Amino acid sequence: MSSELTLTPKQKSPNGQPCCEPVVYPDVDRAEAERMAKIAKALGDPIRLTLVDVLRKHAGKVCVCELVPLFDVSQSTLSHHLKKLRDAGIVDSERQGLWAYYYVNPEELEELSAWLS
Amino acid sequence: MSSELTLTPKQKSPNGQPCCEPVVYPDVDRAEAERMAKIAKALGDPIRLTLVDVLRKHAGKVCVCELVPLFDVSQSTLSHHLKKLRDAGIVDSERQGLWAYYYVNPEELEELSAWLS
DNA sequence: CGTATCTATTGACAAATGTCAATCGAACTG
DNA sequence: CAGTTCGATTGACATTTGTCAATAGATACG
Repeated sequence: MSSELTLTPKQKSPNGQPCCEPVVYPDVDRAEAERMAKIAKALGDPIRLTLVDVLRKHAGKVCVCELVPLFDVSQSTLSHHLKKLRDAGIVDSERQGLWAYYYVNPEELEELSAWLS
Repeated sequence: MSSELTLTPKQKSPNGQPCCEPVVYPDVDRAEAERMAKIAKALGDPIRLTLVDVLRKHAGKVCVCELVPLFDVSQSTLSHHLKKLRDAGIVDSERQGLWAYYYVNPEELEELSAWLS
């Protein structure tokens, strides 16, 4: 039907060419888009994306003290990035004595991953 | 080997507990992380994510005049979002007379999608 | 030519972001 | 108790972001 071809405007414009009642609509609703954009935004920094990569590949809980030396930023900056990932629901953490351990919450990435494929 | 279990620090710290030579490393290198973060960042806004959704689902080229009425923002704001998607390489556009037509460049989304699954 | 239409660009501005140094709080050591 | 260590928080600052109104550029019409 409309697939595979250029979608041309449908209403007439003064120059005689057709324009402009939309015939195309999003499949995602506003709430879905906001949830997924939030996840994508959290992944939208190289440090945070790499953090998630490390945590995902390891499949266990990783001590913050292992993460800090992997990056050229201060400890407070890394803590800030970890907080952003927590706020987005992508990772969770738990405290054990002095140490904090982080791990991926796979469900949050799932929705974006599904949409993307 | 190390999978499935909490990764505990390896060096001794003064309190007798082990800490802190990293045993865990990213699988993605810096350049990869930066490319993917750039894509993710571009998707990190509900309007842009919805734009990509519309363009992907339609599988053809869509006139900007179809896109503008789908959102509650001004034409210049939408144009700005489209430019961000272009700059990230996620979409491309071509001009035909007065109209501009946008379409998804699937390759850019592919890398992020692959990493995510 | 002059006018209308579509899209991109510019300028402005408040809000959010990424970063660091400094500090704080909790928990452990001796 | 006093001192140390890990990680989070705070405050500061420059940069980026999302938004709009206004304008510019290109193209088409008459």
